[in-house]
Amino acid sequence: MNEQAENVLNYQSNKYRTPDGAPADIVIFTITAEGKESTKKSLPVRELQVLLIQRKQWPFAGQWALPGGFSKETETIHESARRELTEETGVADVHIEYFNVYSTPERDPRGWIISHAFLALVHEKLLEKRQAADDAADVRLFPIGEALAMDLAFDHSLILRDALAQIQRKMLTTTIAREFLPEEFTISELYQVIQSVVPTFEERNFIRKITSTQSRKGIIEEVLDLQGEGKVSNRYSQRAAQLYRFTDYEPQLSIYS
Amino acid sequence: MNEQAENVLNYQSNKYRTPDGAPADIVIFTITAEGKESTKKSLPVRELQVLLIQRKQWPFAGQWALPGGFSKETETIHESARRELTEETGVADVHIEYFNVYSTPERDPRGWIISHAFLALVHEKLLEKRQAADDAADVRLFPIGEALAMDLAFDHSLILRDALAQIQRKMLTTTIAREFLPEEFTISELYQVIQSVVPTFEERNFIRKITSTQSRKGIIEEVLDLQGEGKVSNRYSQRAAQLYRFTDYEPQLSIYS
DNA sequence: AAAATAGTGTCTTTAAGACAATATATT
DNA sequence: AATATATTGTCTTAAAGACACTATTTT
Repeated sequence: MNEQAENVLNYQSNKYRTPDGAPADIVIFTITAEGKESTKKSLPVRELQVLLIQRKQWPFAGQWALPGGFSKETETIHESARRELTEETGVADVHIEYFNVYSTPERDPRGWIISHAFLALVHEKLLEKRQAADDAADVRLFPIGEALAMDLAFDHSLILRDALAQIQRKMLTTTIAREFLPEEFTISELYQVIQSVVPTFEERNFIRKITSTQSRKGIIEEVLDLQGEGKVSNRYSQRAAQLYRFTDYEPQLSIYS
Repeated sequence: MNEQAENVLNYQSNKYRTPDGAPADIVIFTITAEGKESTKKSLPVRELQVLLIQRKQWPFAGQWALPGGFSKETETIHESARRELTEETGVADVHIEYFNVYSTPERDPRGWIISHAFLALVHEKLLEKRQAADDAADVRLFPIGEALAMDLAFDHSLILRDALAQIQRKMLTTTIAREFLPEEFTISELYQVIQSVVPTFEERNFIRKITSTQSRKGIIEEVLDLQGEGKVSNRYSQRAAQLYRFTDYEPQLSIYS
């Protein structure tokens, strides 16, 4: 027996109780956009939605819950979360980030189970196929307000509240809005995305601020066409609007400067 | 046997491998202040320090590591972290926050061990007694630069780098500077604390900005004496400086407004 | 007086904030 | 022409940024 194996055995012989599992649970957000009427060109109604699944087994059979699953000893928790996300939605290469751990002793009747919560931002289009394919009624998007009012399995209502606070904070302090937008978008679209996540957000001179303030210049840039003229879109509007794209610049915020 | 016990047994019979432990590791930061010479009044040199312990046992015996320990099934990870902090430093009621999970399969030779990393901010004064009491050379404060250059046990060098990035971000976006300052402090002290955590921070008109800009007004306020006059201190300076204290106000940052 | 730290005056440029007005396309 | 969305003009006030200058106390 080599030294390490011996050490491990010595160590394990006087071991305490160990956890019964370390799952990753994922709050999958998307923003749906629906035109008011198909005949008129007008701004769509955007709404923040969250994906929930209906449990089939004990515990909490029949109740809605966040998607998730136990991590394996051969992967990191982060890899586990990505795997679950792909299994559940069929999408990969989307924004996913870890945000908190939940370990209250009585949170899971199956035992001592420490849950690691992630949030994922998925573009509506990527979920469309999936939604159509298995419309089995046990996986559904819920408007965030509705989901918050539901009695979810485990401590998932708490996790959902925390996830919403996190995405709201990040929506205002980082450029994650890009995850919900096409590559090229109008200022109105950006404004709507922000508002659908942070309903209290209001900025009268929004277009001014984001396009003509030196300190913010650089977050987004105008898209030009082949002639070097501003490229515009009239998908939602009568008067065509200038298209923008996000740059690589991430502003650094500070309360002291 | 009741229904739940039966369910748990059914569930456990076809269980996968479970983790061998879910410890909390704590990056304990403090800022030391030393006067240049004891004879002259002058601004002290402030330096960000981190507390490390020297391991006595396998694995990584003899190497320096972050303090920490396994969590129990009767407590949350957060409670476990607080318990460890008190055991290690003798202090309670300080700022401690969770910031990340570390779960790379080979990170711990003892098995499948998922570590939860916290960072704590402790005022120098609270650590003084402790440092004097057990100066056993197996618990020490290291300047952050020195600690970063060391080869720490496990993946603790990575955890330390992440903790530093987190505390630097928070130093500029929240009022955690208060954790390193006395209740009443001068503008210079605040400036020094910020600079000791974020060395690149520089703001020529710092006093102007923080005291006479409407949008930042409210973060700190002048301390008044019994006569309603500004209370001043000359502990570090020739000319006495106005004392300030933090208010309850936490500014909300946004890249869009 | 020299040194060391604290704080103010002043000026220029930029940004915030409010809202009226104009522009461009659709119905 | 009415409507709907996009964008600019204009004005006032606040803040940023630079840097020389003054103030207070110790040595």
